[in-house]
Amino acid sequence: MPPFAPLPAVPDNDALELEILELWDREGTFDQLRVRNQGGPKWSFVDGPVTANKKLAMHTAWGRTLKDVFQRYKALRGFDQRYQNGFDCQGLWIEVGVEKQLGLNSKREIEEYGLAEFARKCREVVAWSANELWRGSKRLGQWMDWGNDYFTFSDTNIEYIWRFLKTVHERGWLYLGHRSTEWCPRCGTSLSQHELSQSGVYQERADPSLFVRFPLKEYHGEALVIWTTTPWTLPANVAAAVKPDAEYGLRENGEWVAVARYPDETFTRTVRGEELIGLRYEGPFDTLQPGASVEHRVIPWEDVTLDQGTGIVHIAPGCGAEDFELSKVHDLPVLMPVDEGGCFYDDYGWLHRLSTAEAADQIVGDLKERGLLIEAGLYEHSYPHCWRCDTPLIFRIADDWFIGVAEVRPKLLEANATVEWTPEYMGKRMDDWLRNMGDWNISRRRFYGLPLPIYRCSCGHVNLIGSKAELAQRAVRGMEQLEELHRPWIDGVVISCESCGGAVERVPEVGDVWLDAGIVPFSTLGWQNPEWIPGGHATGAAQGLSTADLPDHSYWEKWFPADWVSEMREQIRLWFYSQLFMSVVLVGRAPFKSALGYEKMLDEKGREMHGSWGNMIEAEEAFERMGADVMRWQFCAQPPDRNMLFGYGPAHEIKRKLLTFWHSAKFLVDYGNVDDFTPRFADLDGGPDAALRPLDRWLVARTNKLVADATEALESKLTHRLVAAFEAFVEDLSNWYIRRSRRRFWDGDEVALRTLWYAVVQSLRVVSPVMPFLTDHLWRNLARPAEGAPASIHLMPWPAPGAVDETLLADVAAVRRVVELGRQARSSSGIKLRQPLRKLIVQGVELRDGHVDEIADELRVKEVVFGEVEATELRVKPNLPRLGPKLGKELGAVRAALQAGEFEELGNGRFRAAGHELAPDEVLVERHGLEGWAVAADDGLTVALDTAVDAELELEGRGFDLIHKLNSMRREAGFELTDRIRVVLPRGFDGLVEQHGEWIAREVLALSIEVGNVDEPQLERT
RNA sequence: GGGCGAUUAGCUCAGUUGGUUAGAGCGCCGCUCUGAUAAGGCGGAGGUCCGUGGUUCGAAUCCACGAUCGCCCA
Repeated sequence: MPPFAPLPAVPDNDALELEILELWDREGTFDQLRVRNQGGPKWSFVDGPVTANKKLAMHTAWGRTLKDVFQRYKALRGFDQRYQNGFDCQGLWIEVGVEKQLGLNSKREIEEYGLAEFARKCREVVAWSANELWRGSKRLGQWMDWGNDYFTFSDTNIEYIWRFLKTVHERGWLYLGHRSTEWCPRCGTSLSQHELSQSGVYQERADPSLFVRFPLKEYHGEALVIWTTTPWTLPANVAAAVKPDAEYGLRENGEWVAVARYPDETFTRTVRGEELIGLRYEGPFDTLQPGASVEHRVIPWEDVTLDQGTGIVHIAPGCGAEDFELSKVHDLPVLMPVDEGGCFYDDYGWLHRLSTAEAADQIVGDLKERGLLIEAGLYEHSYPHCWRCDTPLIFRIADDWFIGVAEVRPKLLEANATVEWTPEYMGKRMDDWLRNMGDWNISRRRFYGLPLPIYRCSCGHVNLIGSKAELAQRAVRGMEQLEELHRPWIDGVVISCESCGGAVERVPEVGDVWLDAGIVPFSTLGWQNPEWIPGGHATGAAQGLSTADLPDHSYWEKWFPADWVSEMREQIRLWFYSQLFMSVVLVGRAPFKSALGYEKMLDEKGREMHGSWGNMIEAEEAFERMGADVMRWQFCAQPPDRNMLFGYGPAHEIKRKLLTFWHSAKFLVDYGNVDDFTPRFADLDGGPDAALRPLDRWLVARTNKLVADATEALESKLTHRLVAAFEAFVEDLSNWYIRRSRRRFWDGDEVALRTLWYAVVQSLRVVSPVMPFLTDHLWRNLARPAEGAPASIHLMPWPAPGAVDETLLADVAAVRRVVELGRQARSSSGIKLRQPLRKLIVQGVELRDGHVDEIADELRVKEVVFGEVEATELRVKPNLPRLGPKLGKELGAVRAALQAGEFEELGNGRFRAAGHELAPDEVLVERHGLEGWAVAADDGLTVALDTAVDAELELEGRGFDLIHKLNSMRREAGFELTDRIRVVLPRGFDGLVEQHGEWIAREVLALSIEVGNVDEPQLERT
C-alpha cells in the first residue's frame, strides 16, 4: 500500500472543499481547536455586524476572509478566542427591502399595512438573511461560533443603547435640534451626516437651471436676477442675498447682476452690493398665500459666490442649510413648502400635493407665463441621493434629536491616538473625521428600528428610560402588550413624567442604526451585568435566532477592549466611529487596540460592481467556478491600501500559480509512493536530521525563511506579504530545488524526499489560514502517514522559527545568477543544451565547492572554474555611488572616457581615465567578445563558456540526444516511470553504445541495449 | 473651496537613504528545453517614469508650480 493517495493533475477545488467541509463537520475540527486553546492567552476580536438583508456579497466575503485569516493564525498560535458573529437587524436598510418586497411605497402605506405586521416581516427578512449568511460564510471556510451570534435587534442590545442614551442625557448632551437637514422624501426621514458620507450618495445628475427675475418694488422696471437649480424652492423664497463688497451692474433692460459674472457686458449703472441691501422686491410666488405674506428684501451675505449664477442668491430658509442659518441672522420668516413625503402643503394653492419634481415643470411654466423666466436649461452637477433608495434628497427643516459632540471630541481624538491603524493613513482619516464631524443626529422618523427611549412631557421635561426594568417601573399602562422593544408595541407604553407626574408617550422616532452596531463591545461582552445570563441575547426579536449568553462584567473586563477589528474603509465614520464614540462616553477609552481598514472592491477591469451592469459576481457561483481557496487567495493578495480588482481573470492566474505548488506536492506523492517513503513527524521540528546535501540545507533554510516571512507578514496584519512570500517560495521550490534534484528522486534518495516533504508541509502550514481547504486536503494526504500527526493541519501549532542560514541563501542566489548568465551565454553560442561543453569560467563571485556541481550540471559543462576571464574587450563602468561623492563635477569626464574606452589598465584591477586613478572598488568591469568563448556579463559578474566541441564531447552529445529520444518514445508508448525496457538500435549506433551503453541504459531504465537490423530505434517493455 | 493620496510598458503593479542601460507578473512575437508542471529557459517588440521649472556631478526618486484621477471634508 503506497503511503500517499495519488493526486490528479489538476485539483478540483470545489469538490475538494466540500469534502473538507464535511470532514471538519464530522470530526468537529473547529471544536477541537477551541478546546485546545481554552485557557490559552486571549485574543479579542469583535465582529462588526453585517446587515442581515441579503445573501453573502463578494465584498463581505473579502472582509470575512480577512477576519478568518487572522483568527486562524491566532488560533494556530494557541490564542483563546470568542468567534462571535454579529448581524445588523433593524433600521432603514431592512425596512426598505421589506417595503420593496411588499410593494409599499410610502410611510403612509406602511402604516396602513400595519406596524406589527411590518415588524414581523422585517424579522423574517433578518432570519432568512442570517441563514444565507451562515451558509455562505461556512462555505467560504470561515470559522465562527455559528448559532451564538448577536443580533442587534435583541432587547438586550436595545437596552444597552438606552442606557448609553440615558448617560448622554445625564451629561446634558442630548438635545432636540431644529434645523435644516438633508431629507429623503421617499423614506420620509432626515439623514445623518455619516449617511451622507457613504459612497454612492453623490451622483451626477441634471437639474433645471433657471435664471429668474425678481422685480424691485421701489424701482419700477428694474429687477434682480437670480439663478437656481431647485425650482421647487422658489415658492419658499423670502430674500435675495448679495455680496456687500462686490460690484453689481444694471443692464439696459433693467436687470441687476454681478459685474464679475458678466465682464463683457456694458451696464447703465454700477453699484456696490451693500447699496442694494434692504431693497424690497416682488417674490416669485406672491400669487400663492405663503409667499404673499412675506416681505421680500435684499440681504448681505459674504459667502455669495461669483463663480456661478448671477451673484444674487435666492434664499429659501425652509429649503437649505445656509439659507436657514441666514434666517436666524436676519430674522427672516421660514417657509416650509413640502411635507415629509416631499409634497407641497395645501396652502400652496395649485402646487398642493405635487412632489418637488412634479412641481418643477409647473413652476417653470408659470414663471414663463408671467414673464419672470429669463432662461431655462439643464445643469449637470453632483447631487446627494438617499443611500438606500437612491431618491434625490431635498432640504427640510426638521426637529431631530442630536448628541452634542463638542465635549467628547477631544477625548475621541485622544482615544484614537491609542489605536494602531493598518494602513496608517486610516487613523489619520479617523482624526480628520473626528475633528470635522458635527453633532450626531440620532433620530429617524421610521418604524423598525431602535425605539428612542425619549419621553418628552408637555411640561417641558425630557424623560430618558435606561432599561426595560426602569420602563416597567415607570409605566402607567401598556406593559402587558409589550412583546418586544419595537414599534408598535413600545409606543403603547405610557410612563409618568418624573417632573410633573403626568402621563407621557414616547417620541415616535427610532434611532440611527450606527447606535445599534456601536454598542456591541458592551452589549455582547456583558458590561456591568451583575450575573451571567444563559441565552441572555436571545431576547426580543432575537428569540429563536440565537442562543448567545449575556456574560457578566468580569467577562467584559477580560475581553474589552478588542485586540483587533477589521472593516472596509467607509466604516471609519460609521461603525469604527460609533463604537469609538459610545466607548469613550461610557468608559473613556477606545474599544479596540488595533484596526485594519481596506479599500473598495471593483470588478477586474476597475469598474464599480453593479447588479445592473452585469459585473457582479455571486458568491455561490464563485465557489463553484474558482473555489473558496482561490477567492480567499485573491482577497489576501490584495494590499489593503488599494482597490481590489476582483474577478475570474485574476482567479485564473492564481489557479495557475497554485498549480505549480500542486505539482510540487504531486511530485512528492508520486516519487514517495515509488519508494514507499514514510514521512517522519519529527522532521517538522527544524528539518530532517540526516546527512543533508548543500542543496537540501538550502531548501531547509529557504523554508525557514518562508516561515519567518509569513510570521512577520501576519504580525503586521498584511496578508499580501504572506501571499507574496509564498509565491516566491513556490518558485524557488519548484524551479530550483525540485528541478535540480530530480535525479535524486528517480534514484529514491530518502534524504531528498524528507527534505522536500519538510518544505512542502511547512509551507502548507503557513498558508493554511489563507487556504484552509487545499492545505488541509494536502495535509491529510501528505502528513498523516507520519506517526503523531494530528488529523487536521488546523490542529497543528504555528511552525516554530527555524534557523535561516543567510550565507547559504546568498550563495544559492549567486549560483542562480551564474546559471542565468550561463544560460544566456549558451543561448548566444547557439549550442544546444544537450551538447556538453568543456568549461565555464566565472569571474566576480567566489563560491564554496558544494555549489559548483550544480552549476556544471545545470549548464552541462565538465568543469567550472573561478578565475579571470581573458577578454579581447574590456568594458569598465564607474561605480557611481562611490565615485560620485569623490569626483563631483569631474565624474562626467571620467564617465565619458570610460564609455569611449579611453582608459588605461594599471593592473591589480586599477584603471586610469580622464586623469583620475580608479581603485578596484570604484569601477565595475565586464569582459566581452573572446574568440571561441561565449561570454555574458551583468553587474560586475562575468561568465565565459568554452564553445569548443571535440570528438569526445560530440559523442557524449549524441548520447544525450539518444536518451532524450528513447525517453520520449517511452512516454509516447505510455510506459510507467518504473517500467524496465529492452532497446534495439539501428546500425551506426555501434560506437555510441560501445562507449556509453551503460550510462544510456541507466538513463532510460533499459535492461539491455543492442544494435540490430532495424531502421529506427525499437523498445519494448520487459 | 480645503485636506489627503495617486499618476512608471497594452493591463496590474515594484522601484530602498537620489546612483550604472527603469524592472516584475500577465498578454504578444521568435527560439529553446522538458521522465512534476497547464510549466521552465533565452531573446524581442512595447516607456515623454503626467507636464513645466528648480536643486544636484547625477532626479522616476527631492523642491515649486500646473494638469488629470481617486478619496475625505465643506
